[in-house]
Amino acid sequence: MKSEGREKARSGRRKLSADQDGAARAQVTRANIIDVATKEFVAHGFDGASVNEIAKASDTSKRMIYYHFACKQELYTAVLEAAYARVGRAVVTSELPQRDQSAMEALRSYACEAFEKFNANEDFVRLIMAENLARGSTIQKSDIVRQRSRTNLSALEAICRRGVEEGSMRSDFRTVDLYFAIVGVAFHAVSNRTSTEISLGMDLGSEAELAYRRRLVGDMACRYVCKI
Amino acid sequence: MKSEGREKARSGRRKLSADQDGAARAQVTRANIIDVATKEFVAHGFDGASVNEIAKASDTSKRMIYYHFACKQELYTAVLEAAYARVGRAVVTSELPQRDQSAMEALRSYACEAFEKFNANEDFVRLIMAENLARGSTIQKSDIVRQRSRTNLSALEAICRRGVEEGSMRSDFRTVDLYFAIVGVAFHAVSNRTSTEISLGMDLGSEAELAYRRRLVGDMACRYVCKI
DNA sequence: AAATTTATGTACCACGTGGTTCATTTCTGT
DNA sequence: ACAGAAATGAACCACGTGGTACATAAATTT
Repeated sequence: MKSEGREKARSGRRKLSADQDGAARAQVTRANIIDVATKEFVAHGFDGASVNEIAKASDTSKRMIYYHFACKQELYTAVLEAAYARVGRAVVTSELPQRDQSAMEALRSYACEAFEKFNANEDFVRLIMAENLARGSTIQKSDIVRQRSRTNLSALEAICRRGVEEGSMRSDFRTVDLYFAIVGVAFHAVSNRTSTEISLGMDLGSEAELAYRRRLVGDMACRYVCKI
Repeated sequence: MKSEGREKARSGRRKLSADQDGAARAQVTRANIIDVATKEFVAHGFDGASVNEIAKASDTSKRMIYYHFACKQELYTAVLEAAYARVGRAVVTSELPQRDQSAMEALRSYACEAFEKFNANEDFVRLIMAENLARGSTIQKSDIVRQRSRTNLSALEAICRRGVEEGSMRSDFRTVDLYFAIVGVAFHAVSNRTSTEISLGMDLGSEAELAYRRRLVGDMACRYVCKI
């Protein structure tokens, strides 16, 4: 009754696959831990998340978690930075303004891709929510985070400058407000999906509804900057 | 060293004030517990929140918490419903469309008040965030919650119908999308204030910035529905 | 005045928590 | 072949957790 199934004698380093060297294997383990931890932190918050549970859900042990990360907080920071890295990678293509489209078209692309980015990275969105609940106690210390938004804002600024030059956009608004509007609607659509579904009694996960909200973000942005 | 300050002999019912009867005093205690618990749940999430801490921070004891609420979950539900009740009360005036203003003006009011409502009830916003992180596990069961959003949406629908009749608004959009845009921007401005401040390095708490964002929500809404 | 209900304090419980100790196994450089 | 390093398991620890048992003081009802 005690040792059922997996025999406990499997001690020492596990042989995942012989062809990768130590460092690579360590990276895999780390990544796996971070992956599982992301889910746990997102579901229960920093305080609520249990290292024991993370250990159980991953295919390592608590011992290995503390082998790779000094403490719970460090693991959480790693989770957050990994999430930022993922999203950073996902958006890189959209940042260069394409010269073959009008500023207004570029703005629409920008807005839609912002929505797409959040929608495709729900974990990231949920981590940001958790950070806001915790008053950004972790995000504050990690400067990997800091630069990202500034870059996105600059890209938007470039688009708007071009739009004004082209004569298609008005100039009496702050770019940062447009940024707030785009990010606000796009983020909220993902972050508050559950509560919205419950209180409005509608399903927002369908492809049709997704398309509606993607269009909404683009339309809203374009209408906000267009003349008259 | 053991019994410093407040003597332990103060047992039995506490004499808060002699002139209120039992029921009223009980309500005060309940309200106090809910108040303190709101802060704790909002700061640490459901799992992370500690009943011990709530007891310490309130001027009752853990014993009294479990006297008034069967379990942690029930306390949390009470916290959530209290928050909804507060916000519900706060918005009641704005819901009746005022006939002396144009539909467009009414829409602007609606949007601004949505922002105001969220801004003035940050705890409520933060609870909603927590609920979304928890996939609405509590909100789902409490139907006090359910009706509120529908009412708000109906009010918006009335405004839009009037705007179309007046000829000031286009009709080729879904009211619910406009609703998403307004609530999205307004909610996000409050819920993600911390992360936005950190990543953009600006202070969003000032009266000036507040005014900017209030205007933004109104402008955005009006521009979204205006013709051409 | 007695009985009952309401309200409260103290001490406690089993369990889960983040984190550690110690021993051991496998891999790697020489 | 062998020493040192990297990796892993098992058991453990002090403490905090949600929740309870028991006793009892005050207010209320009879």
